[in-house]
Amino acid sequence: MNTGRSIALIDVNNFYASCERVFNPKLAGIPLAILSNNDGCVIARSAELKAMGIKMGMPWFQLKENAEREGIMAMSSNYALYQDMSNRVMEIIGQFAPFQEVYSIDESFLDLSGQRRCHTDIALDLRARIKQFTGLPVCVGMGPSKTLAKLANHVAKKQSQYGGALDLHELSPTALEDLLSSIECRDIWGIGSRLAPRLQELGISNALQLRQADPEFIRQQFSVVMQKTVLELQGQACIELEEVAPPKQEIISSRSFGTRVQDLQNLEESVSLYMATAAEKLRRQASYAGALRVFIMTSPFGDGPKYANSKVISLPSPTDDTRQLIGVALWLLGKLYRPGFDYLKAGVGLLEIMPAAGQQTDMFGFSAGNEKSARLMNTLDAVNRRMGKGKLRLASQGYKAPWAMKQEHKSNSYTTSWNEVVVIKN
DNA sequence: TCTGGGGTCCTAGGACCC
DNA sequence: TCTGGGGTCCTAGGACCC
Repeated sequence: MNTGRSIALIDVNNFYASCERVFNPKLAGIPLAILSNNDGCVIARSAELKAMGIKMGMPWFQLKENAEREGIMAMSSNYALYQDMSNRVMEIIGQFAPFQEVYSIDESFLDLSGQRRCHTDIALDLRARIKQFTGLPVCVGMGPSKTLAKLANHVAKKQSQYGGALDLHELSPTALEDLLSSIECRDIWGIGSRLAPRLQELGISNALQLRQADPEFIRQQFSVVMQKTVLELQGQACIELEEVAPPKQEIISSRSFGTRVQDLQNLEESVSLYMATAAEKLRRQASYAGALRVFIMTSPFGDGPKYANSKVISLPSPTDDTRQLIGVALWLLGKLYRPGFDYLKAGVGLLEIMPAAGQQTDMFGFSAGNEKSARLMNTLDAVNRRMGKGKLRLASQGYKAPWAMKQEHKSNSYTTSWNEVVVIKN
């Protein structure tokens, strides 16, 4: 047994909701919603809330009215807490096998190929250890490809008889076919709400039917992406594990405003702040950007006048200097701005990202200015790491930020801030 | 009154060149 | 009147993911 490729997908159940519960036992057993920035809509749900039929992305204001009567609680999202809990979980998972891909904040692939112990036993150990050290519940799915591991994980989460861990290798061929025929296409990794109906038109409505489809035909009808999905369902691993996260090709920073913004000055402040955030991320991965994008938009909802626009511009030479990036972004914003609209959101993106080492600058770029800039940016980042995000900033970022987002139900940063750490008293 | 944010990959079609 | 064919590069848009 245990020959050939075996990939596990470990996924924390209801991750954000589970994190909140670890630190606040009063939240146990009740329908709990985690809200997006600005407390806009529901981005994570406890099992109880899912059972009530509340959908992902539902606007909170629609839910709020009856929340109290139905016993629904809501929390603003607390990314510092979730990221820290995620780091702990990922570290434990990495102890179980040498090849791990951290796929998202709450999911990790792990290569179990060649491990002699029964893989289901390994998975059950993993669950127990994560529960013991972090308090978080996880499920594990295993199969010969990433797509099948995802699918097994989905089943392990829905069907309690597997005890939170399912290895597709252990199913008989007929049992596997039964299982696959019970999975709708929409629930397969890589198939979303647009493609599922198109598959349906071709008479393909479940995972078994898609697995039996001709990969070449699927490629013609759709694309190489879905062709890979078919092959992966057949047990052929086409999507490799990526141990080291590749550097980002694009870095985006954007936010909806807490209140609508009309004037250019407030837009300038917000764009400056988002660009400062993006530039810091850029430097953290030791890269330069060759181009940038700025966008602004009004709300797409309601009857008010609508305007949305974005512009990209190439930089004269690649840079990671916040001052330069903000300067260009504000110039671009000036081109985009139209008075007379209630703006909802602005954002920036850094594009054409390349490694900082060995970059050519423009013909004037090799002067002492570059080194000075690097020193200044290092200092800026160091101060902000030590004293807190945004303590040191450019004047264009403003001070009052009347447009800043709302977060009315935020939990403490229990694990990352000494002021908010949990103290147990007798 | 109130509707998230941050990513990736693929394809079609236009511009342009010879 | 007749109005090729092939290649490359870029961009916008569509689709997906969490």
